[in-house]
Amino acid sequence: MPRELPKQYNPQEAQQRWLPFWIERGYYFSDVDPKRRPFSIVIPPPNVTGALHLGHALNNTLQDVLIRWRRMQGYNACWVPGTDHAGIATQAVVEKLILQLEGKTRHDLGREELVRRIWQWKDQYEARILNQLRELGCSCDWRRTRFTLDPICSRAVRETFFRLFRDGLIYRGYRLVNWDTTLQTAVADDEIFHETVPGHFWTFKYPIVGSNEYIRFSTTRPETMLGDTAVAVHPDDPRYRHLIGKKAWIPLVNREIPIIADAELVDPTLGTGAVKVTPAHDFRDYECGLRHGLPMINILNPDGTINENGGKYAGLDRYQARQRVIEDMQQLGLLESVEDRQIELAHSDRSKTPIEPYLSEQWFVRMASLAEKAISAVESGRIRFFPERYARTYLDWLGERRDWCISRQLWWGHRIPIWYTRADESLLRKLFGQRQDIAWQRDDKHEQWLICALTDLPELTDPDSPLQARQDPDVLDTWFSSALWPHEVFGWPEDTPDLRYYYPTSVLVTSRDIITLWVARMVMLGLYNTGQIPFHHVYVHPKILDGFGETMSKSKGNGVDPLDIISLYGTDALRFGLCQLATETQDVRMPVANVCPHCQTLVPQKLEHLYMRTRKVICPQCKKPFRPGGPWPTEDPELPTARQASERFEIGRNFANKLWNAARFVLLNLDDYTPGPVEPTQLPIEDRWILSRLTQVSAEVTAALENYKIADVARQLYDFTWSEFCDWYVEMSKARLREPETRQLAQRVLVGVLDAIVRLLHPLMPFVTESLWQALAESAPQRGLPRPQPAAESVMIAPWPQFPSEWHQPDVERQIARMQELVRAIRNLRSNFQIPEKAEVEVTVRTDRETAEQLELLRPFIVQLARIGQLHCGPEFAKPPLAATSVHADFEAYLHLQGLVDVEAETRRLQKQRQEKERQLQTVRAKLANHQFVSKAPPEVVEQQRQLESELLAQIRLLDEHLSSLGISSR
RNA sequence: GGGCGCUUAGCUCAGUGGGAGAGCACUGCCCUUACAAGGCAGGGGUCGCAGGUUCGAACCCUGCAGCGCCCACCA
Repeated sequence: MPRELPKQYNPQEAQQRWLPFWIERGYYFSDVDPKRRPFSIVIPPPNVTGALHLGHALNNTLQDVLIRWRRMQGYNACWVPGTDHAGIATQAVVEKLILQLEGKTRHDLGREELVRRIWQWKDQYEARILNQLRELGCSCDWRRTRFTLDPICSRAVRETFFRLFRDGLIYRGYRLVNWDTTLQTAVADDEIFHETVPGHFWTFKYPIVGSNEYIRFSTTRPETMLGDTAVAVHPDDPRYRHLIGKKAWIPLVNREIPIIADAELVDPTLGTGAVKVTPAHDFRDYECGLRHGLPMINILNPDGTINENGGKYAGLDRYQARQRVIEDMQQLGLLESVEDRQIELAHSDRSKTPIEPYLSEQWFVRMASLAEKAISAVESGRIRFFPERYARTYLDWLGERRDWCISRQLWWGHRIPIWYTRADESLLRKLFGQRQDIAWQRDDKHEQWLICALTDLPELTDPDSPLQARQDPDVLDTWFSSALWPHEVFGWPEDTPDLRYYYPTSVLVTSRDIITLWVARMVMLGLYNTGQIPFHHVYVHPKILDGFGETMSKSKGNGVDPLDIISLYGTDALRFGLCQLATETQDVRMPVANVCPHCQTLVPQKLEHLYMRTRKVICPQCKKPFRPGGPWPTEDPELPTARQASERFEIGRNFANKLWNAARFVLLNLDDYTPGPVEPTQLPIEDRWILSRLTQVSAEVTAALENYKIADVARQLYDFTWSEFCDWYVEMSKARLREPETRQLAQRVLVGVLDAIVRLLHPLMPFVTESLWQALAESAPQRGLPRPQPAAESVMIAPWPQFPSEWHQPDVERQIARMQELVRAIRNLRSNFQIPEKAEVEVTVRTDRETAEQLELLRPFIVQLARIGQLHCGPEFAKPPLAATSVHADFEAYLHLQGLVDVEAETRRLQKQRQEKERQLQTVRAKLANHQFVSKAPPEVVEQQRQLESELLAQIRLLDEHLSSLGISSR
């Protein structure tokens, strides 16, 4: 005896039950199997900086939808999970926490200890992240979990670096970098943001050597005068032309510098028309310095203090030095003016402190040839972007071919495998001979050799080695290792069966902000290392913003923990809600609320709750305090932290419950179910209708998945399940289930359609669908359309639905649509005349013979759905004397009122109908009166309008008749 | 400054050349044995602004305004 389902779907129970079930059965696993086609995805590895937020939940839900769908289609689906060490980000988070809790800096701890502490952090958050993914239902092959600092990844990084070095694609050079003086590291262009801050704009002058003239210039950073090596003017500027080639004198450091002409740097209409040039501390000045061969004087120490090149200012912090420079210039009478000005200042994303352009020695990857190949991979169509427009972002960025600075002055990451030695080359030859795993380059500037080795050879690391080599202290940019992700996780550089089978991967799922940082680099290094593209498709999904339109991030504190949503609404609700958001537009706003931990009231999140500015919120309902939800680094024993909620996920929760109850209804009616074939051509119209719709919806859903239109998938399945299957088909089946002669067929089709819906929804809502699949297995182990089959042991491995296209029957759909129109019309009349739900009414439908015959087939349903006692239908019927009327294109419906006519109400109703028809008629007539329209629009459009016009005219005439008869009878 | 997008009902968003849509919120009636996380019915929008193309524009083009993101950057 099948058990009866509870009235409400309990998501937590389903989650607890099916997660271990799926994992134990090994459904998540994928192994090389040449007989099956692979479908592979590598996860964009989340940073171990903290827990996942809704943005990650979206990204991973979409991947799981694709994986589960393809798995059901019979592909050997493999999803490789993992996490990213996220160099700067993670080190910064941990350093900040240590500073907060212990008051220590990384220098107090030392390299080894800091790295140890970050590993601890990593272990904690990696576990938390992987758990979040598991709870989300992500069907990753957990055996394959990787971390970007794993030995397997380290080896790939090492190999890649070595090959690039050997091929001359890696070089060491002086470059102006964005220097973070707090973290004391170079940060990438992508890791800085600009913020407007109040500042000043000073105008100074330098004396011209051998003349009593001065040259005036302005700056927002006076301390950089210490590093000036020229003053530039525009070549055509008459004010300064005579000074070009002369020298100016910087009194502060007692240096003479040339006055040069540079049309690129100088805009004569701005400021004084003369520009001081500090090549070592300004990006545009640097370019100018290169053009003119100017000396580049670095005046800063790594910590932002002035170095020995700053003369008497050496040792001062740069802001103190600025003050002293201003004072000194003023005393010399060389300060002309100061004005207040808002300044756009570059800040480090990580430390939030101002960036200093800083000349330092860094490692670079030459982009030219790598970029070339990566561009052609997309231009040739070997890699496709969805939506297509994002290919532009990718191509534009690669087109710049800016060399990639890969060294970072950090301790957390892949150490650069370079050793420096001053030994003779003869020694190198003697030690390493013709070895293939070691390469070296001469660095004349520092009179040393740069050695790159595949492994940490004792000749390099041993303190007693004659080489006396010392390893570069820096680590590699995080993106260097993530760029290898799609091939390194499958075992590259070894030629493994996994690599040959799963690589290139099928699709990369990501958001648009890392198309350049990550996607482009994966393509470049994937092609370089393997000769193959890393993925065929790139699916770019939107970003989730908070209720104020800002991107979610840990530092803002506006990220929402998906587990909060899961605990409130269930995983399927979360996943379904996220899928609905995955449209092709860019951003989705997600207003959130804090759930009061005391009384569960939803308190909308306000701006001041972000950035952890507000520690305490008083609940407006119960007046008790709590801490708003967010990524707080530590517990607060005094204030409970609120969980976060968003109404957006109610849809998914309600939908899961609706589906649950539809299944509950079906199961309640299966006690005497027997499986048997269903022959569509011999089915009654209501079955042909639902199968037609099912066929159409299945095909559209599959097409939407193929094109990564996941929101369409969600919408189609929601509408079909709720508005067609539940609202109409299930209702219609009630009468049929009561009659013994129709019951058996009704059961078979009901179960068959439900079975298909459950399968179609499984990729989006894995838990509720598995629950229902298992419940169906008890009552109807054999089911399906058109011929029943033993059901798979889990919906996860059930075949993806597909039905013969002949099942789609537009004519049948039109007939059902007309029935629905009639039922709605009668319900509307009932509602208007406040006829009690249970009261049966008498209805007359006047229509032509053919329509009447078609409606006749549906009589039981019309009667049932509109609660009709007596239904008269045909061309021979006239309007009954006392009736409410509804006029339609194919029929008129009359509701008998038996003396209960509220004349006023009926008049109002009819007038409203007439008004609406009249309005439509006006637009139609306006079109037809325009002979441009009649002559130029396609004939079928014109004909359609003509027909509409005559229909509307007829309807209005009828309404007028009814109105006038009411007028008479009311007297 | 350049690029890519967005602006549609109170809120969050679909639609994308020929009759304005969904969910939530709102109104009325209903605890009708699948479902009150529900059912039935209903109200609500000159589709950011201004031009243009077209027989016809929410949809295509141009400009403007506001917003978001990416890139570059005002010495």
